[in-house]
Amino acid sequence: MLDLKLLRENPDAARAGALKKRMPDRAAAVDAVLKLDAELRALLPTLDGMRSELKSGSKEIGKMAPAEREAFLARQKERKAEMGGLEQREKALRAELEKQLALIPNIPDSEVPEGKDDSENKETKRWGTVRTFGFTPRPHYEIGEKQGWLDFERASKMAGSRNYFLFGDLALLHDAVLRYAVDLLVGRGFTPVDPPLLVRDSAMFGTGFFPGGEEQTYRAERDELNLIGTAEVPVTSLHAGEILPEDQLPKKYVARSACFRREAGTYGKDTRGLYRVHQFQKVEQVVIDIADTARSIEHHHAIVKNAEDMLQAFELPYRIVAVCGGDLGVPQAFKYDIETWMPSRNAYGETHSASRFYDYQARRLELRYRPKDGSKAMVCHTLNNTVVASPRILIPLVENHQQQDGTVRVPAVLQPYLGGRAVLGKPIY
RNA sequence: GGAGAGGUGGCAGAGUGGCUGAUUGUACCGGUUUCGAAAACCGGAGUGGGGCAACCCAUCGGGGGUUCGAAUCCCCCCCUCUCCGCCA
Repeated sequence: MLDLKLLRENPDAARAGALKKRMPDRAAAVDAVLKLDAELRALLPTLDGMRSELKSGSKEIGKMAPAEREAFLARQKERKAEMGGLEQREKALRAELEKQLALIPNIPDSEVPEGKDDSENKETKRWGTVRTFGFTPRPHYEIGEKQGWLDFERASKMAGSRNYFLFGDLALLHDAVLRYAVDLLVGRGFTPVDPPLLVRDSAMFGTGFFPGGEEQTYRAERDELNLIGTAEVPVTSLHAGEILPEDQLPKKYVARSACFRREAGTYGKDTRGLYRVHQFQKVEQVVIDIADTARSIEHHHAIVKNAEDMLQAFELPYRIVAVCGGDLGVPQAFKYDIETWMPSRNAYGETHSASRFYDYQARRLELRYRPKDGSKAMVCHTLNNTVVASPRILIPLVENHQQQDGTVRVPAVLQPYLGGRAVLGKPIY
């Protein structure tokens, strides 16, 4: 949510920001807010004055003589009747204002590239050399099914499409990758978290997924809870409604969780293999800190580096893109995606997403801190990034490290998590 | 699922119809004292909104109601805790 004061001062920035994000209907919410705000502010002095009169009148009533008292009571009733309609109007204005304000997207940073969709994201970095195979490399689903590591057919029979079973060495690798990711971040001072997977609407709203993301979310209707699509939701909401002492900041969390996504509207897209699935495991980093743009940017680079270090340790070629306006979500001010080389796609595929929000999420969550000097509570800044999402990361791991005989080489850092093994699977080709 | 207790300012904890927007403690900020600190003492200070300001309005889990007047009374909802039941 944007700061209403800043919005009043500079509505053009909010409008232009929404348009840069290719959200014209949400840009319209800016004008709706300004109109509602103006009406509310015109109404308030009158209404407050009436309330003041009524209130002070009530205080004097005890001292009055019975005779004048009766007349005064009648006058008070009149005042209250006059006020009734205005109070209804005030309530309606406030409700609508809040609703419209919540629709206005965060303003993208000026460095966010212009563009309509992911095809216009701007590459900012490339690491590693794409491997030249001395044989015809196979896609992960082919190796996986032949090794007995994957079963999509039976999974979809009981759970529908975009579901999977992992077995054997691939199941072990899946877990190894997740544990490595947690350990890496814990080693860098992050607090490990195991969060709730079912959350209330308030957490979905506070992190900016609602309104708008309902179609992508599995909902437990009977209990009015939502399955999270990312641990960002419960972890960023962890301190919602709190005022944290500044000396407790920054808060850095690394959460491992299952994630659930309906993937509505993606029918026919990425249907083969482990790329786009309804349920996966993710290790996510979340940072909460003071309201300081420079520090947010520093954190942003640091959490990107954490992910890069992991990919480098996995010996996987990747590139980083600055996500363009049209591909940016409602709450983000700036986002880097990290894309890892996937031979079966003959392309880089998104494996990480690192966002900074400044105070947009925190304001919706009422997540604040008390500055060291004891002054007024300030709204925090929040950020997050993937450390690793699996099984998607298994695609580049299996495909880039496959050997001619169908076995898979294990990067050195993962071997301790696999009982010291350097190779997974049996020769099958 | 059944029964009970409770939700008040950063935290703890008073307050059952009218100078209570809220006693007090603690944490916090400023000062006195000190070589410095602690302690002690004095002062400040909840949150949001409006106004140049004096000041005004809202806010005691949320919503509705009674009343001239509600943190206090009534109704609905939400949440937390305790006991019982069921259970990974």
